Formats: sequence, C-alpha cells, structure tokens
Amino acid sequence: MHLQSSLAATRTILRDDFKGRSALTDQASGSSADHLGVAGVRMTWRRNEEIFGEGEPATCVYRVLKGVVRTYRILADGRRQIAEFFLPGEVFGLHARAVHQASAEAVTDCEVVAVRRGQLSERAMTDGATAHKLLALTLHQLLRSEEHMLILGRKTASERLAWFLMDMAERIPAPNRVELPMSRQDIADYLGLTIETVSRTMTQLQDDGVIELPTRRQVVLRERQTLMDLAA
Amino acid sequence: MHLQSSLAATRTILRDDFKGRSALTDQASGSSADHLGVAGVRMTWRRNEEIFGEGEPATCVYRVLKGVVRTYRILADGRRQIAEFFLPGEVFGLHARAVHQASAEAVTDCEVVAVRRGQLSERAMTDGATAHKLLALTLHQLLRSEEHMLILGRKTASERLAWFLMDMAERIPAPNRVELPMSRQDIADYLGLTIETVSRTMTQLQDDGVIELPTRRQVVLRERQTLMDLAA
DNA sequence: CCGCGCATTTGACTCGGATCAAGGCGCGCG
DNA sequence: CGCGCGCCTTGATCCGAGTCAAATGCGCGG
Repeated sequence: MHLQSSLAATRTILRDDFKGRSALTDQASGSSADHLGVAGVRMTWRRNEEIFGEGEPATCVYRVLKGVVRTYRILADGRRQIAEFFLPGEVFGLHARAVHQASAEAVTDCEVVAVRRGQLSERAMTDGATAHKLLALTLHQLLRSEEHMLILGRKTASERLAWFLMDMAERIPAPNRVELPMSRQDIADYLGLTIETVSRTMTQLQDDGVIELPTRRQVVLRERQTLMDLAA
Repeated sequence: MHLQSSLAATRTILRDDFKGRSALTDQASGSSADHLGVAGVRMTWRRNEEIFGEGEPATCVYRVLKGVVRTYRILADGRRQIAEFFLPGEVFGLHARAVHQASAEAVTDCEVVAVRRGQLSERAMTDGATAHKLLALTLHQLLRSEEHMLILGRKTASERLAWFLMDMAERIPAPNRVELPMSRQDIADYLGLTIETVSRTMTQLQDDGVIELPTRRQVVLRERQTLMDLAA
C-alpha cells in the first residue's frame, strides 16, 4: 500500500478550507425537543463541512433532521474508513470517551439537532426510559458495525456493493429506486474499496441487468433477488 | 472469492460435534455477584464449544472470569469474521435484539458469569449507575469496532498484525511478551486475512527482528516502536 | 522415547482489486 | 446555450494477498 498523498492532500485542503468559515448557523428558531426528551439546538451544515473532528472534546450528541452525515477515521497518509452514514432520524456522536473517537462531516447540506451530553446523561441517570433508549441506539449501532466488519473483512467487491445498495434501499423508503446522497469516493471509503472498483462494479451490475443507472446518483433495483443473494 | 467448502465443512462438523454434548457445566457453587450488581451464574465451557449461536434467543449477558471467548459472524460458504476476542474481565453478549446477532465460542477452556438480560434491564431501569455502566460497556465495544473497521477496510497485512500484537500486549499485562490464546486461523479471521498470510507475516516480522517466536503461541516484542509505527 | 496427527509454515502460482493514466460527461455558471 | 470544472468511467498494468499444494515440526499419547 502506497501513500495516497495526493488524495490526502486534497482532503486536508478541503477540510481546512471549510473549517474556517464557521457555517454552523444556529438557527434563531432555537431549541426544539429531541426525541431523547432533552431540549436540543437546531443547527445546519453545508456539504462537506466538518461537524466535529477526531480528538475534539465530545460535547454533544446529534440527531439528523435533514440531509446525511458521515463519520469516519483517517490514517496519516489519507486512507479513510467511513464508519457510518447517518440518514434523517438517526443519531450520531455517541462516544465512549469525553473526546470524539471519529470525525463527522456533512455529506449533503443538512440540519441537525444537538443535545448536550451533560444534560443527556443527567436525564439518563434519573429516567430509566431515556437510559434504555440510549442503550438501544448504541446497541443498534454496534449491530450494524458487526455486520460492517463482516463485509470489510470477508466480502468481495460485488457483494459489498450489493449489500450497500440493499441497505440504502431499506433505509430510504422508495420502491426499487435508490437516490444515493453520497459520492463514489464516499461509497468506496465506506466499503473498503477504491473509487475505480466501485465504479467498475456498478457498471458490471448494470451490464448484468441487475441494476440501472439513469443518473450517477440514482440506482434502479431491477433484480432485487439477485442483489439479495449477492448481499448474502 | 471461491467457496471455502472444506473449511466450512470442518467448522460445521466441529460445531455440530460439540453442540450435542451439553458441556455447559453449571457449577453447583452457584451464583456469585456480577460486577453489574446482579446475581449471576457461573458456568464453564471447554475449548471450541459454542456458548451461543446466531439466531438463538439472547437470554443472558456474560462476563469472562477465566479463558478467552470469540464472537463472530459466518457466511453460508464458511467465510468467518471474528468480531472480538473477550479476555478475563470483559463482557460479551450485549445485543440489540432479543435474538443473538452473532455466535460465541470458547477459544480456550473458560469460566464465565452469566446474568439474565431481564434482571439486568430491570435493574438498569431503576438504577442509573447500572444503566450507565451498561452504556459505557457498549460504547467501549463500539469504539473498538470502529477501529476494527478501519483495520479491516484500509490496512495492510503487516499493519493489521502489528496492531493485533500491540492490542493484545496492552490487554494482557506482561512486559514485552504476548501469550496468544488463539490459533492462527482465529487471528486470520479476526484480521480479515488468511492463515497463510498471518503465518508469512509473522515470519517476516521475525526475520526483520521486530518480534521473536519462541513458541507458536508466544511472541516476544523486540522492537515495540516499529510495531507501534506499523500499527499506526 | 517414539510415532502420529494436526496446526503451522513454506513454496509456487493465480487473481481480484489497486494503481496509474486517460478520456467522457453531467451540471452549474456565465 | 455553451463552456469548463470535477466527478466519474474506462483502460492497461501491477502487486499484495489468496489459493492450492506439500513439507515441517510441535505436542501429545502410547
């Protein structure tokens, strides 16, 4: 494995570029109740802006209202592994330590509710239901990451992609059509592949009649069963 | 990727073989308090016996007293991904659903405390500290699995192995020497490699003077810094 | 102490996906 | 409506790890 220096450089530039122009626009509309029963603050980010970075103090837990968020870890030479994409309704930023163990960025322009960790854990201490919900959320994330490990460790490129498409299809309710909110590079870094392999495999699936790609960001699921079988 | 049929067969035989002879010996010594504040039952398993299987109802949460446990997911054709090894003191069996999402087996003969999920969640509902501890355990597991994803998705064989050795060295307190409780196959399935690659990479590290292998199961860390750098 | 079985190592070769390198083209902007 | 910039696709080649096969040797039982 060689240094992906150019990529790394590009990414660094991108991040630094955005980091300055604090785009987290606290909407004056102010606080709205989070589903965890704690008042939260609504915030917005624009595409590719950093929400929090690895190593920063973890002050909040977030719920996506609109848009998509990615969390990831990155190596010194730029190799990146996206741990998860968070879609509307999903919760991210739950970390074991007082410091974030991963970075989070907006995949698309997005709107998020942030809840202070302190308030949350305070409430959880006294309210069993909140504690239970927090645990359930974390366990759900753990379930997903165990499946993700199986995919990263043991599946082929086409199996990975098929699983990804089926997973997205499940999470975004739309019959036999998936609107991908993220780039090919994001998909590659989520599935442990390169952008070229993702592209080629997409093309292959299309040539095989399994999917159709009317647009780069749209996928029509033509043979769901084939995808299911591939996704195993 | 071809079917690893022979391997799969071997594993299936192994599992079925052991499954019958119910070896979970409830020790009459009976219940001893778990650290989660709930009375648990002490149980023992022998090497390679199944503790629970994917799809079985998840009745208990476990803490290892002695020995080592592996949890894993397996594909129809035998490809296996070990999610985690659990060493003495560590807790496993925490799952989001009422059904186990992974299988667990004894890596070595081992002794475990089992706590009923019902009792645990009951206590968690009323006792904030217990709920907090449960959450902390789960978050810790999530932290580890995010790192594991980075390793599986983006690291080379020698980086994976170096990380594994450093991680084991940290978890088993013993200066510059690691006693590996698991086989090469287990290591391979944990790191998303084949047994041959694990073996070759070990040999390479030894030839480079980074480690020493007095026994198959023993590793002497000769150049800790080199390993650290590799593990990144 | 010897022989046997099995985990592990080693060797030769293959191959899936990575890398390196051009194009193509959709989308936004003027 | 045309132009240009990035994203994406496609092509050629390479290489790290997988596969297949065989030898080694450790640990255990007799």
